[in-house]
Amino acid sequence: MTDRPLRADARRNRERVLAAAQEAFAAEGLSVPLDEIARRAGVGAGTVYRHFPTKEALFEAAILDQVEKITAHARDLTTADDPGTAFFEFLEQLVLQGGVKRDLADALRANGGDYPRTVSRDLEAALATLLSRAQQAGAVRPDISVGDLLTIIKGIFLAAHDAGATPGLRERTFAVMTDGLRTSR
Amino acid sequence: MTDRPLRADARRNRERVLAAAQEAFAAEGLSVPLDEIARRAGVGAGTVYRHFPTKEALFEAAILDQVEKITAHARDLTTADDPGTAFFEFLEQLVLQGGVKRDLADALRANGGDYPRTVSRDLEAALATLLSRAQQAGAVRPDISVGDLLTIIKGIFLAAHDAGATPGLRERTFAVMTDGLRTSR
Amino acid sequence: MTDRPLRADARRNRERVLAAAQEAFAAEGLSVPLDEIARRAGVGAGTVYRHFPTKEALFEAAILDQVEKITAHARDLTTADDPGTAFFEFLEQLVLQGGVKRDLADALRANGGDYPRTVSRDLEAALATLLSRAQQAGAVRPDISVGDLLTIIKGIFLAAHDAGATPGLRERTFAVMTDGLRTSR
Amino acid sequence: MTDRPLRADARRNRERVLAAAQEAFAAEGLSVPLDEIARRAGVGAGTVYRHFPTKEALFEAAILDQVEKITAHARDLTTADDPGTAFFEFLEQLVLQGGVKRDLADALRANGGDYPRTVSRDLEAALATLLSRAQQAGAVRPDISVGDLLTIIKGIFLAAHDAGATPGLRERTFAVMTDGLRTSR
DNA sequence: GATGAATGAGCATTCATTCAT
DNA sequence: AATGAATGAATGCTCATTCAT
Repeated sequence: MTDRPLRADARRNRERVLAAAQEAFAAEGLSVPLDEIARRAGVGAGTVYRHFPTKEALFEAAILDQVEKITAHARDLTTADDPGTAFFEFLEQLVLQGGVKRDLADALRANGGDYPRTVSRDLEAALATLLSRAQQAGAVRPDISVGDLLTIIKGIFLAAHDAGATPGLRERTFAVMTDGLRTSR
Repeated sequence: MTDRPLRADARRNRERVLAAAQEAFAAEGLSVPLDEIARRAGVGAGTVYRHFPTKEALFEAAILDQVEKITAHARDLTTADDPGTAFFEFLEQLVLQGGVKRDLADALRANGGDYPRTVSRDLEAALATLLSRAQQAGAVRPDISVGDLLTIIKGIFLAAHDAGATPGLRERTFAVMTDGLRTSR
Repeated sequence: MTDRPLRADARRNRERVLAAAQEAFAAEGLSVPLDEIARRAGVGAGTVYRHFPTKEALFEAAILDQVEKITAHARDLTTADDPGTAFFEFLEQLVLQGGVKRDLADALRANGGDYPRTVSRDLEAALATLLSRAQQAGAVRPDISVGDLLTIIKGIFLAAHDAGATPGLRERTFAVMTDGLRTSR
Repeated sequence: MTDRPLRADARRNRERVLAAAQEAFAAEGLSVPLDEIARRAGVGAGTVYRHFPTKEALFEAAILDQVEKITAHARDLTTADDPGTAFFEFLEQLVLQGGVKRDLADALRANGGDYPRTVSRDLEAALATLLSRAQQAGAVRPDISVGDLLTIIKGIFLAAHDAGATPGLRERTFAVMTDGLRTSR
């Protein structure tokens, strides 16, 4: 009667693959060989492909969690009383949250042309709202687009990843960015 | 038997390789195949390896020139009358100069490994002077280190390259950065 | 515990697999992945293997039906009044019947290996009768054996499949074959 | 002064690869793994790719020799006095020449849609001339196109390959084909 | 010294077959 | 018995590096 007879195993494996992928992608970005991920997950390469049709798909799935949380947060702040505060709070959350996310950097690459544009659509939309409200409220310089903003964030991720564990670096980098984004007086 | 000026030949080859490498790396970053560089230089792959033990070594060498010029420029500005102006002028030169320098981005990377940390020593020193003078003059926020600054520049390069030919993006990004670097009023 | 008519279920499954295999093989030949057949049949790959030890075995089984029908037809015509007409009518039926039978082509292949030589024994026998009667009646050239004939039919199938949907091609090819088979005058 | 210093080696290898490819393709058609060819040639896979950019290219090259000879022969016969004899002589040469050519069969596949259409262009042209002259001379049935003819030849190759070494089979098959092609009286 | 040919490990992806549930 | 998940060997192709000439 229980209607998940052996799915349990598959789900376990799927999650192991996903976990391995998240870890690997977070640490090294898209360049991790898929076989490596399979090995870390303790499964054959074929198993990875059973769950994810493509390396790209695996990557998107590995990112999805993070992006969804971030997006949800952005949406919440969309209706905040103080658009300026909301905007900067969001950025702080995004940029300073977890560890160094090489994968997020790769995810945001999209613009250039090829990769996981899919994933970030909603996030981009929410961020656009956040940004324009903050601009209308006079809290953020008006000459900046969402694209610009994403590029800047991307840059911070990439650079911060490369810079490794330098203490306080992300915070200071973030401070420069936010100050640069405020309406110049 | 013939006693030709071999050294001259060798030097010429080295320079052709270097030039080809610079061009190729600037356009596409580290990912250019070495064979491609050899072909563009009109030499065999073996010749590249005679002069540079490794693709990495070639890359560092290809960057060196640029970095040296930039460094020289930084040193010149070190004694300028207006430290604030000098500082920002330098940044503008660095960030907005030629096309998208994918190689510089790649060059400023790599601390996880071991890469061009070597290369940029002198540049870093000159930039340190430029920065601290500008800070002492009250033109630049005091909570920023040279490392922070390099990270930020790196980020702009990487992100801008990925963003491709988006018009005005580098300029706006640059504006955010500079405004963020100024002493907050 | 439940004592369901398992055999019936199994038989149903076997037939669904077979039907799916026939359809798939007819359309694309041996190259269809077994998983695809399982999916079309609505069963798991394991089930396919329970009924057929090997992809090859499944293929032979999938062909068997058709071959048996063809064989039956051949046997019927064996006693026809006009052996010449019977022979050519049979060929027409065989070659021009349904769509392009990629599977029949693949079936008639494979002697290099070991394949359906098995399958076609009876067909070959019936066809032999048909042929020799037609030859004795003076309607078909006498220098041709059943093996030759099968090879020629095989060739038409293979070539026609590769040629795709070229209109009229099978008909013209067939015409050449039949004219070539008639007693030369 | 001799201006082929080490080309000798390369040429030798290229030829070994080509020879291995010809043998392998002739025996098994396009399906032979490229690595297998490399192994038979005693070289690494990379070496094969140095000489031929693609498996397809290697295949075309392996066929080229044969096709060129055949084409040359066809062209010669284009101006023969007796178009009918010329046509059938050509077919005989083509179909009965060497051993079983699985590769030629694959080469003629083109129609279906994807493969080495390139190679056979000239052959097709020459054959077209041969055919239409023979048709105008009343030696060959008028309802047949070059495409039909190529399909038929293709079929004979494929079928003959599958039929293996059956003695006289190709000859009899060929006889049926030629008789079927003659103007019916 | 230079050449460019050869190597071979590496990569993403597919698929027949096996096996735990 | 059935399921469908897992396996792992293949496959076409790329590229840093080595080496015979």
